[in-house]
Amino acid sequence: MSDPSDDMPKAYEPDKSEARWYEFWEESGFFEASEEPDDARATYTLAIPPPNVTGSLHMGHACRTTFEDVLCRHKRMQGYNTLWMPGIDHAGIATQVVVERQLKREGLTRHDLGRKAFVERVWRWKEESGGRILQQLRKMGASCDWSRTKFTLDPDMVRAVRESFVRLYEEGLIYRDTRLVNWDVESQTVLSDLEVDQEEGVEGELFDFAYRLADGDSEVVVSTTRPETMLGDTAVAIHPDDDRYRHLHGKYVRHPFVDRMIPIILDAELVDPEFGTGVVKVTPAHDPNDFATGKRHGLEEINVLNLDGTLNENAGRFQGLDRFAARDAVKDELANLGLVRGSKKHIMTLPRSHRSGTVVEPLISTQWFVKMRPLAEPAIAAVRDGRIQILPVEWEKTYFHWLENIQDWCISRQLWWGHEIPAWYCDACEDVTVSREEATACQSCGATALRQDPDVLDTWFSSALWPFSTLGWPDDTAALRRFYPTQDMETGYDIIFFWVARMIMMGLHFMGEVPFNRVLLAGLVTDERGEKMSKVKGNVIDPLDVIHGATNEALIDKATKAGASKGGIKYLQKTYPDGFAAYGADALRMTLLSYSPQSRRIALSIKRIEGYRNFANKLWNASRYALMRLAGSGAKASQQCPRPQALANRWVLSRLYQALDTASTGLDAYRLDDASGALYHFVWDEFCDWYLEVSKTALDSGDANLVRETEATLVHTLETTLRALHPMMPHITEEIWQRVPKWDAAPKSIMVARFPSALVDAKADRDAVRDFEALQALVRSMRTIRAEHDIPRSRAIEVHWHTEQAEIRQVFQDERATIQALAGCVMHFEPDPSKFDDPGSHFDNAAVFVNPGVRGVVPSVIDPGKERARLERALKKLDKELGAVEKKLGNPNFADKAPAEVVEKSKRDAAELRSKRDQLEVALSRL
RNA sequence: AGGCACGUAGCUCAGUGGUAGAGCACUACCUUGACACGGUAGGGGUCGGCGGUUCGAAACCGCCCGUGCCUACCA
Repeated sequence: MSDPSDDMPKAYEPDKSEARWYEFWEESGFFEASEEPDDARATYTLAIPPPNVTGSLHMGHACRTTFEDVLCRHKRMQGYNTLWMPGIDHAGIATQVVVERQLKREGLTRHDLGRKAFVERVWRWKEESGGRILQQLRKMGASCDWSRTKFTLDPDMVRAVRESFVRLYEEGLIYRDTRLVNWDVESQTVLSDLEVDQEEGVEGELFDFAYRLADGDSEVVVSTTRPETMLGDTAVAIHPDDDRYRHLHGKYVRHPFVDRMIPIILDAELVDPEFGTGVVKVTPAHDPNDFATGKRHGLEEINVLNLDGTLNENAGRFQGLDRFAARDAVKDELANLGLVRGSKKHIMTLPRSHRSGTVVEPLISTQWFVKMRPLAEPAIAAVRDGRIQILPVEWEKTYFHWLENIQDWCISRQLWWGHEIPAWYCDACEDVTVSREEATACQSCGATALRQDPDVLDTWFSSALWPFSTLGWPDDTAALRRFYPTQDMETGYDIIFFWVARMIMMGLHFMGEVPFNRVLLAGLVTDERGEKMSKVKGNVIDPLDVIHGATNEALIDKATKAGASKGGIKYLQKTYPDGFAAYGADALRMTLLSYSPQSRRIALSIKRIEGYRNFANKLWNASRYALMRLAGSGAKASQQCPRPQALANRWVLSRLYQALDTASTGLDAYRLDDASGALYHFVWDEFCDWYLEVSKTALDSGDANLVRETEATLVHTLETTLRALHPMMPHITEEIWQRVPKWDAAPKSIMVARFPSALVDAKADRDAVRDFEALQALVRSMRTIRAEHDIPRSRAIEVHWHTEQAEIRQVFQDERATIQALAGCVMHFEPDPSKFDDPGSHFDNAAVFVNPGVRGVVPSVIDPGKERARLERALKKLDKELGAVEKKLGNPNFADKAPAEVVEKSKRDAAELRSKRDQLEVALSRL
């Protein structure tokens, strides 16, 4: 008998097999979707959330990749023409910042290079490192159709962006306007509202100062958190009904620093008379509410800020100061003039740039906007009427709330890296020409002296087109017809507005059809304490370290280079003193899958990864055993479910049925935790713990029929389980599956084999389950008695048992050899049940057990003290259960109102528990 | 300020009306011819609090306490 374990080491080594099989799949073309005209298979399409070109693999990517790969591999195995569309995002600001940082190290700025050279430099960097993230996704096992990989700045993507821009412009949905925008003084670009994070609970100062009236000595006191903005004040507002200030109506105050008379205006909308002094300084150019007030009253808008955050010529003597220095300077000057009227602590929220982190300044600027309302309405409808399903459904409310209150989207950015805006300005007539092609003449006056708009588009503008631009839009391509709409959109909930909602709007607008049918939103990966992973905290877990292993020294070294704090390093030392073993991609995948998709955070624990590494090893060794026993037997997997006679074989097929059924339901409903859990427990708790143990007795029985059907069941169950697990653990299942003896003309790879179905590949058998459970209960009882009485394994125990149930009696007699092997006992059927009523007289020092329908004793081995303790513990537990059931049955309304089957079951349970209890009490009293 | 979650074993989390679950950790025993990355048997929870609905609540409703997140505003 050849031994396949020769080439199967005792422990599974993921590092040795994962890369090999990945290459095999990729070279075999298994990832590629088909565009053959005569391929009539239904399609399944999922577009990847394109990672940033700057990115390197983090746990968020690992999580996305795992979930998406499971969905795609499952559908592919079910026979769908599956397209997992990959790509990379150019990531405007993020990328520009990275390259600028490189330049800084060389002592240069982008302005030293000039725009053309700078953009060329970014491209060069992209070519060098842009593929890295995709290589890393491969380490996770991602089955993307790499032949179609897109970059959001590819020429065809540029074309799609221009086409959509021009169309929206022509439809009046893109327009140019001058309004108050969010300005990032560090990146020196405008930001959309979504790119501004509100930092809550910041301790600031509410500063009071006085404006003197132009005529006379009296004053009004105003409050501000940004004193420097007073340089741009063009009004002071009071409430029209505020009697305290009635004498100020129509008056003016004099600005202390700049030569300006400032009107006192009446505004009921801006002013809350209860707040502060009831007088508000109005800075239309630097505050959203003041801007609106200014529009109502026709106030002058005086911008006091340069684009870099310093003060401009309108700031008078403060010109040139940085905004924060100017704040102090203004306060000092006001103090010198004796105008300070107080200051107090003030908790406020501070708007910060999502990217640069700097405090955002509102200022007036001319930008391009997308009119969102007309686009939002169809997007709301698509979710309301179920054309798009959002899971978990709680997110629908968030989605509706945002879309119903949506503001226009500022899409221009003052960056160099990104999609150019296809708009040209005429020097002669100042009109704008928007065009698909490079404009050569002004559309109004025909002049040829044109300047292209220097700005680029928000990176999310091209992302919004992703589901169809990647398939060839605006051309009517075969791919677009075949693969649009896509089916699932899987991503993190943090980009539901940035990306998901905008894709829905653009998909509906340009394709007339939803871009996908389901939105699957996953939680964010945190460390095991639930804290956000951050380089400073040192709690970033690199997926590649988990896959390939890393020593504690290596982890610390990496964290130090990434700028971890002392506390972060200490945390690393304490939490992972031994570093990580090479757990492998499959273990990491299985771990990520085991978290509920409902949860908002995935608190990743290395211990949990270790648990699934152990599971991989369990599967490996179970297979090693099975293959060893099958070698030379001639048995092979056949894709036909065997029809065995023996109890254990029927039982395992029935449990397989249950596991496959749960797995399929979970996969379809996007409960990947349920799906992976069902297979995990089937493999470990049932296949390994029971079936393999029983199979040893069967295969050694010498009974040719039993041996043959056990081999057939064993190989079938193993092979089917591998196929079911493949979407979740692709590498190890392939590694084992390749070794399993199989039917002729089996596929070259498990990844193109058929996904198993409960109905086809298994067989539910209630009788087998019932009978085997009785067997399990008996074996467990024997084991408990053994453990409680410290009976060594080497010593067989005698069991005297009785049952009134003919089937169980038959089972125990048929399975005598199995039970004796599993429990280490010798079985004796006791025909006279009355003997059990008086155990002491018939069986010396007997331990008693009572199972459903079965009772018995193990005599002559028992320490009465331990037996008493055991029985008392069992009784205590029983009493608790019985108490609950009796309380329920004792309720007079229960029988009337509860469903009959529930009442029946409770009665049966109570009877069973009572009888069990009685027998244990008798046993206890006889000790 | 509003909205949305969450609070279950030491830790991380499942569990949508019928006798409280998993992984890890813990205790005892076992190097048994697949596996010590293992096996067997155990211990551990008044399901945040208080009320309500119900024959029956961890689950449904209300209030409170605590924790996160989101949106808006903040002179």
